[in-house]
Amino acid sequence: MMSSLEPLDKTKKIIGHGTWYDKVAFRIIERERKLGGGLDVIRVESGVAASGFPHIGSISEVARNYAVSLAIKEQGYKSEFIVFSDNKDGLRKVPEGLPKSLEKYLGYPVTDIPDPYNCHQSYGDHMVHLLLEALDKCGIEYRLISAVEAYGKGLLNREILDILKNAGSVGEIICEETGQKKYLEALPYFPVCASCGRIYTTKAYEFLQKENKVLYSCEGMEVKGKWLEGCGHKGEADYTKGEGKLSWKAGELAARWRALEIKFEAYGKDLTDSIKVNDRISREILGYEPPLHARYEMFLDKSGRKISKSAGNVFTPQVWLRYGSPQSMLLLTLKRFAGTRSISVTDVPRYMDELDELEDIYFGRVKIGDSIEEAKLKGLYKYCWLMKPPEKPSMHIPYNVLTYLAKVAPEGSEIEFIIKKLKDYGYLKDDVVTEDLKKRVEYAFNWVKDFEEITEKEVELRGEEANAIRHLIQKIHAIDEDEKIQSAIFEAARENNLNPKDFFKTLYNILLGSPSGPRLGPYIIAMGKDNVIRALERSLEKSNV
RNA sequence: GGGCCCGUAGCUCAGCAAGGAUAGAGCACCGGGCUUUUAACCCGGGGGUCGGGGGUUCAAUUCCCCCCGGGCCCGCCA
Repeated sequence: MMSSLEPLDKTKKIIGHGTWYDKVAFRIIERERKLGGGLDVIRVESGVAASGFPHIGSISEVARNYAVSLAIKEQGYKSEFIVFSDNKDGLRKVPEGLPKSLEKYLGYPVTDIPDPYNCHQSYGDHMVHLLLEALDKCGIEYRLISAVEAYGKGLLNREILDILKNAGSVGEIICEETGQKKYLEALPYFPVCASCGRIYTTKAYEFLQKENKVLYSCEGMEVKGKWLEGCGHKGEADYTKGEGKLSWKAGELAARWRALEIKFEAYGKDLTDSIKVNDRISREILGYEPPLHARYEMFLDKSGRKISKSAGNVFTPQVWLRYGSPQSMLLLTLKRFAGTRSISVTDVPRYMDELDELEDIYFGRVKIGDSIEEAKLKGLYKYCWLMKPPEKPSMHIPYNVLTYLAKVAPEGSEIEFIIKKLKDYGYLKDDVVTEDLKKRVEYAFNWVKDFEEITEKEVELRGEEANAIRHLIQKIHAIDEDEKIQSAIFEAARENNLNPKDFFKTLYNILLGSPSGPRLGPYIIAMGKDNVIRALERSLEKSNV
């Protein structure tokens, strides 16, 4: 899990709110105290990619780092949370779901590529804003720094200088840590080619310190197994003007850490090598003690079901927020830090319900025996609300109840039907529809629409069943009261020697495509008698009995 | 080649990071209740060598080591 952290003292004192985040914050503060570093503002950073669709793992990284920043504040220190957008990176692969025509932009900085959706300034902007939109919905507060801006304004100038001056040592560190020999000859800097505009096709070979310049030639590079041919241009890039960027692995992270005085950054295990290298560069080249880290495992896609019809949608925050609340998504990301978890959109209901359980614990409706455990769960709840928990508990309705109701709600009077049922079930006392309830119903409808829409099922009818249905149709024509229709179903069954239970099952299958459903009498009225009769007649025709 | 994660009820998992009492939940299953049967809800029930083996300890699902099984990440891409 976290190799860099030694066990804390063994006392049973609860730190902060008892969560993992509180403990990390505690360690950061202790560490800074020992290092004699400035404790006035403790900065936490998250880097976010701009070259593809942000997925659930992207927001997870940000949320976890942010939680640590919050935890620092909870312990009485100032903390600033920085989101660093890697929008000067080049495009290395056209993401699934985007037009192949984008291939002509491979190797270009993502901010120099037009937005395929035409709604943002660039491809990179589009991707970053998808993530920022999700962060905003969750209420995560951050200071955004874009790479393009940072390089343009010279924010990293001193660090770039130090790294280029010591390029040889940087190359050796990389070779020692990863076996990668590339930077033993190339400078750890990618100039943007002044001729073709690409960033990944250039090779920087000489540093002219006095002129702040890096000489390069656009000779091409292998990217994701494909050779990107360079344009052959030879030029010079002024690093103080943002005419290129540091190589990510070869010191850009370290440069950011020192320039921004970052004290903590959690990262996914795919970046293990890069962090190792950058830690050394930070310490050995830049003379800056690198931030404390925590490594987390990745989320895996179960991807059993179609998530969305719209192309290119992997499991994104937007998808989650269609079916679940921001807090439920934060619960997913904050609940556990370690351990690979395979998740899919089908987990949303579970997290929605779990959040309700946590809320019960937080408000003392449910008692937990162990005080440490209780503190931890209450703490987790607070972090899910980013330390701004509601004053009163919300209405708790199991997710599957709502999706069930949404599924069978008769067209045209959905809300009325759901409200009435919730009252019957005892969840609702009056007709007041709170904002929270409205959202929950909306999630449920989205869920049903995408995954469980009712489809009339073809049901193979036996002779008696067909007769019973014919009888029932006649009866329904003549009756308008729900309870009488309910009785009529029993009569129709018995008159044809059918077990009512089985007959109900058959009817549910015909009308809803599932073997069970709401009390039929009232439901038939709600659906509209004529609709039901037509559905029953269709089933007779298809069965040919 | 290097590193990491997981293995707990039929299924999906929680608990393990600061070791502590008969190891939990949901779903599924069985029985009962809600006097016309569904859904929902309530009550009760069965079900486990906590992957295996060793070690530390008064005490291990929890900590350490080894093994087996499943999976992931990295390998001159950032």
